[in-house]
Amino acid sequence: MTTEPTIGLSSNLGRNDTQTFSIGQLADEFEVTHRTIRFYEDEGLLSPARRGTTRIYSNGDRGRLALILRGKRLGFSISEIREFLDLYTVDETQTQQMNYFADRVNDRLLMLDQQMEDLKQTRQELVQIQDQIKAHLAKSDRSP
Amino acid sequence: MTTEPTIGLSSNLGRNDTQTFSIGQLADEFEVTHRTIRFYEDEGLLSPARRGTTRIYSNGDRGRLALILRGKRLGFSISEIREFLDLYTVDETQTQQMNYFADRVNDRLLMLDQQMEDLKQTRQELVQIQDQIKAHLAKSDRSP
DNA sequence: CGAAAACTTTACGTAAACGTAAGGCGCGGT
DNA sequence: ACCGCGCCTTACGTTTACGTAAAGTTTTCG
Repeated sequence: MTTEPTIGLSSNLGRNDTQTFSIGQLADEFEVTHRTIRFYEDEGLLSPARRGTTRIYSNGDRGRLALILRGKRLGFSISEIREFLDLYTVDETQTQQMNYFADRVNDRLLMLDQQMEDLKQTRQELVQIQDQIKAHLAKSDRSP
Repeated sequence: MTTEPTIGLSSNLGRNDTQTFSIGQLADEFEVTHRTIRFYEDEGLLSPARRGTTRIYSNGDRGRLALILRGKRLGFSISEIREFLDLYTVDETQTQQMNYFADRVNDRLLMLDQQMEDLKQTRQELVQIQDQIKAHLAKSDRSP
């Protein structure tokens, strides 16, 4: 049982689970449009099998799509996600590429920390504004 | 001395602090291009004074630019930022509209809190990914 | 069997946020 | 007088991530 070592979610990406899906099923499940899924294929993020011209998505394809969408939620661009998927897919012993991956994640974390800072400050300012409004309303309440 | 009542940050946004800036100075300070600053003006986010055709930015303008860029870092669109700036800018002489204003600020705060939550979760996921990468790298370090 | 549903390709459209010339003006220094 | 620098406007170009027809084929259901 050569359970290939993989990173995180990729563990169920290469496996064949006999289950297949249509584009519509995946679109429904993940709440995206057909167009979106085909777009990811155009971009080389997915390459489902075909029966005639119709796309047949394997369980692995479904997993890839899940990863793509998660990448999006995490704020990565399509081309970044493409590179990540390549890292997941291409043999994972390429330490050199792994470092690149780590760097991108790190970049993203720095950005998120910056965003957190900004949010805190903005929040504080808005609360102050709110207080001033309350004060103002209270004042003009007493003297109509 | 009719110090017009203003709200929150606008107190130092409308004030004249005698200090002025050229577009290049602001571009340098905030590390954006001239084009970017002019773009914000086209979008109605800034309206600096002019000497002839040359733009003269006041201290208030500088503050607005800072707010704009923070909004961007927070992932708001230009039009959202425009609304946001309006919140800072509006003068509070119409008590009637104040309630609406308060509601808007409140909306914004709720959104910010939601965004905070999302960021925290995203951050956590990324840190986990990072840990897995580190572990992976450490392992392949010991067995070259 | 025939209509509707689900799939396909091709391809132009769009919104956001600037980038990037191209061409011109005014000013301080040499 | 001339150079370069910083500023100006106008305006077309670019990228991202799809949206949106249009028009055809294939599958499925009553």
